Amino acid sequence: MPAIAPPDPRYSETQRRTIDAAMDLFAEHGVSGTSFQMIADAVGVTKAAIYHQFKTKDAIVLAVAEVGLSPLEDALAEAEQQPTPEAQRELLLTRVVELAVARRRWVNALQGDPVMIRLLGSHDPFVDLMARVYMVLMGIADDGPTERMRIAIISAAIGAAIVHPLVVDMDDDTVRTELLAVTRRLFDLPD
Amino acid sequence: MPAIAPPDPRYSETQRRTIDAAMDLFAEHGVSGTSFQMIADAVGVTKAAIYHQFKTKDAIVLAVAEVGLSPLEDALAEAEQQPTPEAQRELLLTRVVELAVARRRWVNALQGDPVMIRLLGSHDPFVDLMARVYMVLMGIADDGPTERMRIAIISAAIGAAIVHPLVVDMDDDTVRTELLAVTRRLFDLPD
DNA sequence: GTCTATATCGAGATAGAC
DNA sequence: GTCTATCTCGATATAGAC
Repeated sequence: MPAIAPPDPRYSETQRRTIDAAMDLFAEHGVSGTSFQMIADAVGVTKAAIYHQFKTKDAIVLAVAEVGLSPLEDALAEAEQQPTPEAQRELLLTRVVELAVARRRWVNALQGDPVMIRLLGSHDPFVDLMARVYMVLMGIADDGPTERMRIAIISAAIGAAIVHPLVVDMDDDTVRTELLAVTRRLFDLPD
Repeated sequence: MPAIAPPDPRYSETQRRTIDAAMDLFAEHGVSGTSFQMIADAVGVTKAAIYHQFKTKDAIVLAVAEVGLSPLEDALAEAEQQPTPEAQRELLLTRVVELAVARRRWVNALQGDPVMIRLLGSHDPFVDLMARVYMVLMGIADDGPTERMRIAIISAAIGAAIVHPLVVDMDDDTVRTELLAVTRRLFDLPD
């Protein structure tokens, strides 16, 4: 096992620089509010150089979504290997909270932006991924409105609370601890 | 007291048509993703006609925010008249949930869009309004991280959960009931 | 992989007639 | 209050040289 995580083989090093810059800009201005020029400026090259890496702006959005969601994929795979539904749910919840807090600024762009939502909703791999996430979070529970609302609130709360004005100036440790405590409580998990 | 709510005197009837159309479009495409032309088409007039009502696009965004937040202002004023902090909090929570669910599609645009967030954060009346809302929701509780996170989660959850994929096809009554139950529970209020 | 240069389109915005 | 016509700029995108 390598000491550091291997780079995502789906994209080259130069592409990753573009993706990282785009992620920052999407988080700050939204997808529609971010132009090719802004991305090129942030990377420090011209628009044409970016177009050499990605044929369209949609391709960049897709790449940002893929790279942004890949830690979630890993966490889900790890969780699904747990023996019981309870253990699966518990591990996934912990990982998701950790990931979300560590990458607060980006999570917002990924789950809140209308362009991103449309893309994620029309791209099967993303739909399947989220379906699996919700399945694990639901666990053995029934599929009634109460349980569905509970999952929705927990998912939404994690994504939206971490960028809330009341929370932006809190350090990651505190946010992670408090968020985990509240979500565990919503799941009726022991403290 | 009139049988129907009086129209907001801040804007004319034609302006209200524009604001309503813009609200729909902002909710669907985001502020940056909505052009003047799209608004004009939705209203059924030309761009120039819209420019006669609002000097800039920012003015429309501001108007949408003002009209969108005015029910919240009313609810807050009503809540602040309650005798005890507990009663204030309880009434505001109930009203906010009702409002949010009734206007689900728009709440998302108001609280999630980067342009809107920037506007709301730089416009004193909005900052003051939200400060008052948080003050009532905090109630007599301390200002520690646990309580701040709790308010952030509840606020975020209300805004984000109502548009969550798991919830979009649920009827308003169910969403309101379940959301109220969960948020009341987070506040340690009796069922 | 990056550049300059250019094409094309739609954006926000204004002028002036009706 | 709405229209047609127009301006200017920045957006996505492409061609072809280095």
